[in-house]
Amino acid sequence: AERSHERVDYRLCSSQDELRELVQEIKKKGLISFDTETTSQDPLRAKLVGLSLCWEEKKAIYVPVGHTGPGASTQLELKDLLDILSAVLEDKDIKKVGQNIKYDSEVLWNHGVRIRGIHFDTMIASYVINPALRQHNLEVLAQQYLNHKMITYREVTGRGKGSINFSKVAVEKAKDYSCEDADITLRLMRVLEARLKEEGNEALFYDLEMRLLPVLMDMELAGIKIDTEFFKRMSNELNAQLLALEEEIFKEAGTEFNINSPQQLGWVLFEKLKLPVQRKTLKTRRYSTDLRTLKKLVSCGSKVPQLVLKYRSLAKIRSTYLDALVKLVNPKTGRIHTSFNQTVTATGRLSSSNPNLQNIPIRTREGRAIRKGFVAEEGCVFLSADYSQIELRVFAHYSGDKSLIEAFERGEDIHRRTAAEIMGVNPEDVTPEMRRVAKAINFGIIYGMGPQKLSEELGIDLSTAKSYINRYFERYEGVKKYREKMIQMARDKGYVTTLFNRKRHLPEINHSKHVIRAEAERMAINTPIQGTAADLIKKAMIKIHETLNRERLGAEMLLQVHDELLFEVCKEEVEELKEIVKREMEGVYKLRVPLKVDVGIGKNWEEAH
DNA sequence: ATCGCACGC
DNA sequence: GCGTGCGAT
Repeated sequence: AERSHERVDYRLCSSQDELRELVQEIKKKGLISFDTETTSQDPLRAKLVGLSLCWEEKKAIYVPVGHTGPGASTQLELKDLLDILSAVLEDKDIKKVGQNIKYDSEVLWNHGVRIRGIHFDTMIASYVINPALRQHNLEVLAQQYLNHKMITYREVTGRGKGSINFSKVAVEKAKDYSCEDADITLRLMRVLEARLKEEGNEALFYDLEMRLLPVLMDMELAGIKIDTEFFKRMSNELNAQLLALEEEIFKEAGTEFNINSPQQLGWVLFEKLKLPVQRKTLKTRRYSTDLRTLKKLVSCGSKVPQLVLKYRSLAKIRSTYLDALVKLVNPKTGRIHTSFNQTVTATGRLSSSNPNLQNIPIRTREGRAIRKGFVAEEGCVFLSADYSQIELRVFAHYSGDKSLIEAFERGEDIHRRTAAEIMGVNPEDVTPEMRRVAKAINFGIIYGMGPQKLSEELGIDLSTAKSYINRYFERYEGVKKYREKMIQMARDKGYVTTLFNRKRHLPEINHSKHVIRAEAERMAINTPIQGTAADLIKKAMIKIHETLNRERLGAEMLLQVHDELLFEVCKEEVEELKEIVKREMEGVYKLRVPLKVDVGIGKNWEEAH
């Protein structure tokens, strides 16, 4: 669309009296959208530059307070802005609308303002309506829902090297930009609330996602303490090991090269050392050097593959988890504050970034040691609570499979039972290897995996994988029905849903190309399971957060890792917290199988898990 | 900016 | 199946 020339009333506010008058008008309205302009993307480091408010469509006001460029001479003082507007911002009866309002609320929290009455986040509404959309930013939403072309952030600040901080943007320009943001947000709300109703997603939006938002905000603000010295020590130790490994690899390879470069490593392994080529990479058709490839090469005579595997795992730990985490300690709080993103995944899960605290290693000894560096405050401990096999339980619920349900009701070891069923032995006679295979199959079923993937995953031949899957379908008759039912639903309606009616559209379910169609089918199988598990833990988080506030407990929820919640709690409150968390998580929703939660307690994350 | 790789659930 | 981040190119 053309940039519209519609008449709008966007004004600058530079006097306290004007602002006070506005507060009176807003109080009569009972609903506003607002937007903050700041110095940083990181809400905990951001300083307020200005704030825009919109109380009716096409009418907005911008209050500059932190500009240093043109027009900065007539600004209000930050303190005056906050003093006057607190009456509105902290009033729970005045509904707040925003685009990614968690960000603005955290910025204001850091400036001493406690936002109350958070009502509608347009970004989250867009996500609930269509989680597959890659971006839910205002520009995209304005274009899609209002056919309106906005002034972009880049147009105001410039891009790349020449870009300027928002505090240097001319006040007049900032006004046009910021007022439009607040105005469009309010207009979008009207459109999106209607869409939510049409889609039958009001409960998911208001009762789940919008109520989760303040929980996530508290978690992000709380942060988590790390033992910086521990991380630095471990990094130095790894450095020494890596140097030694590097030397050994060069000696064995007979040449020096960059081990971190897959390209150079491929050349050394397959051209210099003439090791047998396993496979090529997907896009660039180079030699693959990933974990699976290197594992196969271990028995080929050269020591290099084994050494590179070791090198890779240690280098990963150092770069991603030790050095990076230390850099992200907030100087003011001394803690690490992740962002929990509520509008990223296609299935309804959260994601975590800056840093990602949902992929801290656990499987190997060296990796797991990193968790010892996440520590509770003096006098406190961590309490970790994780759902046992939540996705398999959700799957048992959905499929209604008698055998699976029975296994969970009896509290059996599900992978052992699966092994016994598909390999035709007594449960007592299941070997660890048989259990490992069964576990992979159980996961494979959840992912909608076919025999090809399963054979690769387990390193067995295709026919064996096929026979396992067939046996599985014979033994668990609900499983096959479930798969067919979800694929059929996707074909009929164009989408699949979770227990709480979260939708995922799968337009490619009828695609003429088999590979693409098959991928959509796997999504149809996996999404209701993964998404329902996500819905359940989100609901539990809301309930726990409420209970902790109601009971005036000091315990704090710090992290969510898909099926696990991590809390920090003073020693006196541990037992009470444990009861609450277990009760709320296990009782969050009545499925056809019981939900089970395991709780661990310790001074650090490794101990608690 | 994109790719390959590796970490989590 | 679903993510994020690092280092190389």
